[in-house]
Amino acid sequence: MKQKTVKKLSSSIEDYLESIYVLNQSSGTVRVKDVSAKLEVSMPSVHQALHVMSDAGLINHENYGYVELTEKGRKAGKKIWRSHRMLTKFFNEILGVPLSRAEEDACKMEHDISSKTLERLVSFIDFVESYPHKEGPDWLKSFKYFYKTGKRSKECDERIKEKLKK
Amino acid sequence: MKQKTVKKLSSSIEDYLESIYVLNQSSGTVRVKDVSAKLEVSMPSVHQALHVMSDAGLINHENYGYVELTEKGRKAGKKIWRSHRMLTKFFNEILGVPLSRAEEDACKMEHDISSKTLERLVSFIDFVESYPHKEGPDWLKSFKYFYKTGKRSKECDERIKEKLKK
DNA sequence: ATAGAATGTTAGTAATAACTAATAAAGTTA
DNA sequence: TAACTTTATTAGTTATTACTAACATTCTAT
Repeated sequence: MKQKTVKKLSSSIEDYLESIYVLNQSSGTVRVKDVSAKLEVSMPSVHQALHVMSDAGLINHENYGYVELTEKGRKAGKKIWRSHRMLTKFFNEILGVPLSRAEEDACKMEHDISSKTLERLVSFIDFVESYPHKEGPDWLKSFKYFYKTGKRSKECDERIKEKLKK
Repeated sequence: MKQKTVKKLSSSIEDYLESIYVLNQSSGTVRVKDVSAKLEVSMPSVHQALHVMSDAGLINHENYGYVELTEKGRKAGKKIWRSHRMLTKFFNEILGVPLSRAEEDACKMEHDISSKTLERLVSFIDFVESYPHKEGPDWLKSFKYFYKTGKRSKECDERIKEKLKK
């Protein structure tokens, strides 16, 4: 019975896979130096990782050729990339963290968030976005005020009072 | 000029430090086997890590004695523990992730979240908790409904309609 | 077509962080 | 206190993942 399908990928292998996936989406073909440049690691490091990924059935790669994702590799890469995007979105658009910082954090945390937690987060983002104004619901604005000042906004307090009346 | 103060700690060293901090808070004294049991690693692994932490000025440890945190170590441990608690709280109480899963995720992600992002998250949690009912604001209940059904609750839709009228 | 540049691979090294097996010290109890 | 148990340390191994230096291949432009 083949077990390799189940084996968990290391963070660094996930990083390589994600990069290959993203590069493949944007430019079609992927070469060692592209991955090297994207992840800011040496080409030998990429080469070594390609070997591991190849053994795991995530990519196909012949010496001096392009890096090609297998179906399995594409799915895995896509999943990691989704975690990355969703975490970034949450940090940036909801918490108000500057984009570059949001990306940095997401880039590390994407490897550790479980599927269940990610789906909850995605649902939360959907919930916020399902409001008709693109600025999001009132409470999100209230939160941003709260963050800046440490106090609840007047609107926020009014909503609380109304709630208490009922 | 001493640089060692600035040097970033690895995830595993952070884990050891956090465990020592927590064990110290709960039972006062900390021994190698306690850390070993808590992190489920061998005692030699703990021993090795203690050496690294000792060199970094985070703990004091003499052979066969207790592990003692330095002031620097205590501060660092406390900070990681705070990240852990806040992430757990967010996942569990706001997103509704079951506690054990929330803990697991937090335990890995705690090492990667930046201070800035953490402070935003803490502020967000404070914001939610600053509502007078401990179930949190209406929108949080709406979110939980949304998560279960994929639809906005009636209350939620009403709030949106009211907003649009204005 | 070939020289030189760009890209890729191989080989060997280093740091981190886990492990087991063997040994040593400390503690407990008959 | 001597035997035994528990706890701790040392030594040596392994896997991962990065690196540099040296070499090989492929591409490009004259």
